[in-house]
Amino acid sequence: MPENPSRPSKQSLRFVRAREAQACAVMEDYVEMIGDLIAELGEARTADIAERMGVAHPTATKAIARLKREGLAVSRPYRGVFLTEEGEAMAHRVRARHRSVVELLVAVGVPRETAEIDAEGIEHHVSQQTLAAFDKYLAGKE
Amino acid sequence: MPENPSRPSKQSLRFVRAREAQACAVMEDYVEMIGDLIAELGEARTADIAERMGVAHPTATKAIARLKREGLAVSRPYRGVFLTEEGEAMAHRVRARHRSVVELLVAVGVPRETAEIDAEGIEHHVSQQTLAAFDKYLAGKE
DNA sequence: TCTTAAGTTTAGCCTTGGCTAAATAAATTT
DNA sequence: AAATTTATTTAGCCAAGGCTAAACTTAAGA
Repeated sequence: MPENPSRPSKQSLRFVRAREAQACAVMEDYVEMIGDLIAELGEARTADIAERMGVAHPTATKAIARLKREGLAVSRPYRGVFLTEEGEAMAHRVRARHRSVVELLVAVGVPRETAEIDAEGIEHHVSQQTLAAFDKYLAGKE
Repeated sequence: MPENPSRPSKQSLRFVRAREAQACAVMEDYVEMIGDLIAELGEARTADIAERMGVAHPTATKAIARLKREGLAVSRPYRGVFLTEEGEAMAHRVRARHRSVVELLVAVGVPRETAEIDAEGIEHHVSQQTLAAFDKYLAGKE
C-alpha cells in the first residue's frame, strides 16, 4: 500500500498540520469570543456571539452545540453560554497568543489595524515553538 | 434589521476576512504544488499531487476539478494537469509570499523547520500590507 | 394578564474538503 | 495481442460551517 494518508510523507506533513490547525480555529475563535463577552457583559448570548463573529444566529447556535459536545462550554436552553474550566483555559491561551501575534506584527512594521485583522487568521497556525520565538523576540526589544 | 451578515459590523470584520482567506487557501496550495511538480517533473499527475498534499486521490481529483472550474488549471481526462496563465500567476504570487513568511519567521528567531511548517498555514492570512512590511523588514536586515 | 416583541432553537438546504470502494482507462509485461 | 498492473475517475458517504425560514420561549408593554 504505497498510499496511506494516516502516515503522511515528509513532504505532506505541513499540509496535514495546517489542516489540523484549521479544524480547531473556529472553536478557538468562539471560545475566545464567549470569554470576551462574559468579561464585558457578564454573560454571552447567542445573538451577541453571532453578531461579533459575523455569522447568522443559527450558525452560532450550531457552533455552541459543538463547543458543548466537546466539553468547552455549557448552557441551558434559551439561556446564556458559559465556559467550562477547559474552555476558560483555552480562551486564556488563545487570547495570549493573539496578543503576541499582533505585537510581533507591529514590531516588524505592520500597521496596528492591519495586524489586528491578519492576526485573526494567522494565530491559529502559530505553534508553541513559534510563539516562544515571538515572545523572546518581543522581550528582547525592550 | 439590526443583523445583516452581508454588511458586517466593525467588530466582526476580521473574522469575515479570515474566513474569506481560508476559502482561498486550499486552491492556493494546490496551484503552488502543481507549479512545483511541473517545474520538477515536467507535469503534475493526480497521484503525485495527492501524495504531496497528504490526501487521497479522489480528494485531489475533486480539487483539480474545482481549479479547472475556476479557470486556474486545465487538463484532459487521464492526463496531467497544467496551469492557466492565471494559475501560473497565482502560483508565483503564492510562492513568493511563502518565501517571505518563512524568512520573516526565521529572522525573528523561529527554527527553520518549524518556520516551514507554520508558514503553510500562516501565509494564507498575510495581506498585501503585511507582506510589504515583511519584505521591508527583511530588506533592512538584508 | 395578555399581547406583542425579542431572542433562541430547529429544520432543512448548500458547498467544501475529507474518505473508501468500485469502475474505467492507460501503460506495461509477458 | 492479451493480460496484468497502474493510474484516474466516478459514486457515494460524512462532518463542518455557512445560510434562510419557521417554530418556539422568554421578556416587555399595554
